[in-house]
Amino acid sequence: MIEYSGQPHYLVAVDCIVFGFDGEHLKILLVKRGLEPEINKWSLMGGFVGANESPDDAANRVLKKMTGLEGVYLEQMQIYGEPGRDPIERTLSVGYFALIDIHKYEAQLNDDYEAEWFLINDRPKLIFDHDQMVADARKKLRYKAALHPILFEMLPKKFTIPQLHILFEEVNDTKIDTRNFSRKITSTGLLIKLAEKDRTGSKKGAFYFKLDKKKYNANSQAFLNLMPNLKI
Amino acid sequence: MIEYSGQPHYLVAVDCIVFGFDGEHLKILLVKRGLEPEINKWSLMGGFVGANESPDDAANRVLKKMTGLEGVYLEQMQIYGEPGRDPIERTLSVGYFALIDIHKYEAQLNDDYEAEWFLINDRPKLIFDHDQMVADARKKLRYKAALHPILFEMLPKKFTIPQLHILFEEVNDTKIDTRNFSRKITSTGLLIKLAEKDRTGSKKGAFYFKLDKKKYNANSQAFLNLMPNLKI
DNA sequence: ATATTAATTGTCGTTTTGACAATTAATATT
DNA sequence: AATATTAATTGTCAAAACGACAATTAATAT
Repeated sequence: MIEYSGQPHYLVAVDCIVFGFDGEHLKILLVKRGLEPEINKWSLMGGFVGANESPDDAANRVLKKMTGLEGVYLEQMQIYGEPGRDPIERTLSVGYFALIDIHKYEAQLNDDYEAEWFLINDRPKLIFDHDQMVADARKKLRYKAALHPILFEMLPKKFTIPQLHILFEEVNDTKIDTRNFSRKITSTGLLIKLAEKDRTGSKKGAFYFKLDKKKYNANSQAFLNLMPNLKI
Repeated sequence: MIEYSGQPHYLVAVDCIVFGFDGEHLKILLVKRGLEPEINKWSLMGGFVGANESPDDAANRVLKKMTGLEGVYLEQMQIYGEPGRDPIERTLSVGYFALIDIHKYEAQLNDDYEAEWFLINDRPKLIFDHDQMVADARKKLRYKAALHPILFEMLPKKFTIPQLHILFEEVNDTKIDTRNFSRKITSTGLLIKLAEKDRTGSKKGAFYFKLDKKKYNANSQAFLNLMPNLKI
């Protein structure tokens, strides 16, 4: 029997930075850790990669288990593998970021876990290197969202341009001219205007739009320029 | 003693897709595998992640060991972790792509390993999922090179615009108008024109340029638009 | 009826893009 | 020595994209 004798073996985990948007602010979903060490401290949603699953499978499983949601937007970020990052035992973790519609989450919430949404800018200190992961995820979200239409993933099926506008401002932590934004986002050809209006936010009301799934899937690779005066 | 009892442990490896440019074509550096299984088959440069190193450390170590080169451009791509990808034992591999100056390599070559450059489009079949890794690396190289000035990493310190032009065409597998390319690349402000000319390629000769390291490092995050009519 | 407010559409000069032409600096040929 | 040749470089220009800012519109509140 051939084997890679003498090579060390490690635990492999996944950790998910789950982003959501409540209409005003960017938030992340954290959980109270259920095992030692650092039990009851806040951490990212994570778990070990099982024997018969890939890291991607594991991330989806963890998300399903802890939020009840399936088929969420999930993107591999990078691996975190410094030898001492977990004090108990060498563990490498694959970082993912997820974008979910916060309202879907409320509906599907799995109460077995103590999970809570925090404002991205007002969150508790996290265990291990999870704060670094969050920082990296934010950066990558910004980068990706400037080029690809992924922020829709955090909005409900029907959404308005002003909602999208606030979300873009939150993610990029900057002001964007509403007039130019509106034109730019519609000129992508990815939005379908609905007859209905959202009247909760203003007197005039804002038209609802939905995503043109066909074009969205076809163009998910294309480069757009969604951020004005972009300097990252 | 706390421990994560009962969780499976795996081998963790790194694999590097090493890109080079010979002045005409994009190439990758492959090695004859030195251990079973699939011994003597062509594969990517790789190795297991040691007990006291991070995956990034391991990738740098492997590159140093097999090419003699240090400080090469190295970028983490993604993790490959399908349960059955290594037939002997569950092994997860972190894929990296590296950009090196092929001439530096010739000078520093480590002859202990059977390594050989292959045309990217005319290479032997590789072991395991390494062909998939190469395909992914190519895609990511294209993506990144369209937005960031990284292809310089494959050229010598002094290079000409025509050299760079051919390299861009190779990477993107397309024709680019020389006139527009020349202006676009110089307008980035990243190049410093030297007095010397390269006379080997033409009668008129082409001016050598070098990278403005200061601006290069400062702008490595900025978005450029280096590819015309970009549809990825 | 009128004021108010946010959403939406307009305007316009500037910059970027990319298709294509002309010029230039060398060597090779007559 | 004049001329042809070739690849590098600079020029031209119309179309598109960008972004600063103004005006209009569709509703509700007074």
